Amino acid sequence: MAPKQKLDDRLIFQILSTVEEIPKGRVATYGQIARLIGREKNARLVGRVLRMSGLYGSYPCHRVVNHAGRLAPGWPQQAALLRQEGVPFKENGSVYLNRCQWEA
DNA sequence: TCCATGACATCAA
DNA sequence: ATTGATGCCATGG
Repeated sequence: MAPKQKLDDRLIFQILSTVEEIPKGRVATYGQIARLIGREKNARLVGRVLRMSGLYGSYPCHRVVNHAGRLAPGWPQQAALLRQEGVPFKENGSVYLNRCQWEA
């Protein structure tokens, strides 16, 4: 039947499934996830989906940061969650991607 | 329909 | 390393 998919439902499923596989103590970037689901250019959509991820269930969305290791704005709790998992932080509040980035 | 915004990424200077 | 410009896609006014 028609490939007239809703775009999101499938995207959401793929994104959340991927995020769910990020091991504890590691982090992934939006671009990395976008690439894993075959949409390298759609990194922003990953963020849009993660923002509502709470409405779909409990996912480790705190393990997703941007390519600079910077955390989500308006969500100071994220840092605490990551520290709790042993993720190394810089003084400026970013994480050391080179030390804790998830290798798919 | 057009324009502005956004939990982003990549490149040039 | 930092800043500014550009690309991408979906959403909201």
